[in-house]
Amino acid sequence: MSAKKHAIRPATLEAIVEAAIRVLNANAGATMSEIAAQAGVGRATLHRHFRTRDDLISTIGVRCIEEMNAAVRAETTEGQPAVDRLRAMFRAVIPLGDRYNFLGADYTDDPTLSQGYGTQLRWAETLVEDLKEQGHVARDIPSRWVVAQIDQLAWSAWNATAEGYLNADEATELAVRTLIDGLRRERS
Amino acid sequence: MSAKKHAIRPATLEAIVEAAIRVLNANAGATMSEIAAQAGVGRATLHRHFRTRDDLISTIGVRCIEEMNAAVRAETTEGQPAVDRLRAMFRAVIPLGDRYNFLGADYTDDPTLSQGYGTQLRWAETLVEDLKEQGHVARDIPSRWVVAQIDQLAWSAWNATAEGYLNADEATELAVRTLIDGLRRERS
DNA sequence: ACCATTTGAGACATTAGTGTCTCATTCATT
DNA sequence: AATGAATGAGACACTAATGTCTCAAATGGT
Repeated sequence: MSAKKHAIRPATLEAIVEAAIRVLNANAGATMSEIAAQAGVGRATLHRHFRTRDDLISTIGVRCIEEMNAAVRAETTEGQPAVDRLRAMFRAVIPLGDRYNFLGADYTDDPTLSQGYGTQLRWAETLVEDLKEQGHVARDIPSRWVVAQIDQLAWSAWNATAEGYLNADEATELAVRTLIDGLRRERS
Repeated sequence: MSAKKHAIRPATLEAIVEAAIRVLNANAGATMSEIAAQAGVGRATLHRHFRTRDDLISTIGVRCIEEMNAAVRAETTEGQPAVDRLRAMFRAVIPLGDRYNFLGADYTDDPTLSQGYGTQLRWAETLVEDLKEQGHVARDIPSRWVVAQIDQLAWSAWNATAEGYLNADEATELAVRTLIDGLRRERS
């Protein structure tokens, strides 16, 4: 939550948030001073608009989750075949990997944030249900397992592009392929 | 490295190390006081044998990695079919999940520790090579991708048992199955 | 039961980060 | 150009953790 008395200049807000995302992804324990420095902003200004460090972190956490949900929503449509939706989701999420990475570090306590997670989780669950429905995932596999694999594949795919040994399209395809068919079968 | 002048009682050392593993897995930023308290030991004793916090962390990191490599080595043999080796590896690693979890937090700077990682990585690489050789993994898939999937499946499998929706055997089988055949095919 | 040595408890200095405040400066709007 | 508000820089108090030290008490080996 931003503070009460002072307004904030859009440019300043933007600089702070983006710097925070960048810095915290590089180092989860980064200090307010580092963030301020990276944002090209006085440390006092940080505290003017974000009372505490947790305040700042929770704000950018919410922003990242919503950003991600929006990206997925933008690339998929409800009626779409499940596999296409899966593929579109990977494509949407991969380039965001280096932004929402820091969310791994247990900030699940924030209410708005866990709500964002909830949305994400429900989306994944109906996707898995549809994948089963349409014969792409066997019925005997626990849905939680499938959801976990999707999460990790998204991370793997981002990582592979970050390390440069796959491009975004290759990573997307390989993720889908790994989930559905496994790694044994040759691909035409 | 332990200190020079003072010897340490085996029981004390054991209590400290085990407590550190336990506490740091629950909270990566845990404090020396918390660790000492959990170990049932004075904080001064901690510093007597581990000069700094990093010292302690690196010590238990090395211990965990070696423990893990040992567990894998104990369960596998060189001539074994690759899939059996893969399965045995999962079985060996799953129960250790809650011990070496904290290693995710970048402590790769320690030399002994990154050596341990190296051993692990090379082991995985020859496993992947053999999997390809024996027709369980397609040749066109980058080995780094396969290694990444194995890592993440091990973590998933541990997590599934920790959350209680799979037992160790089920998790092992599902991990192997996911990697090789994917999730589409029904299992007899 | 003795004795050497480890340990526990606490005091202490030091460091690093957080959060608050003030005041001069800079910025945007008119 | 003038004015009101946001910003930057720095001082400040406060907290929490680290690492060192000392001494009395517990411990284990002989």
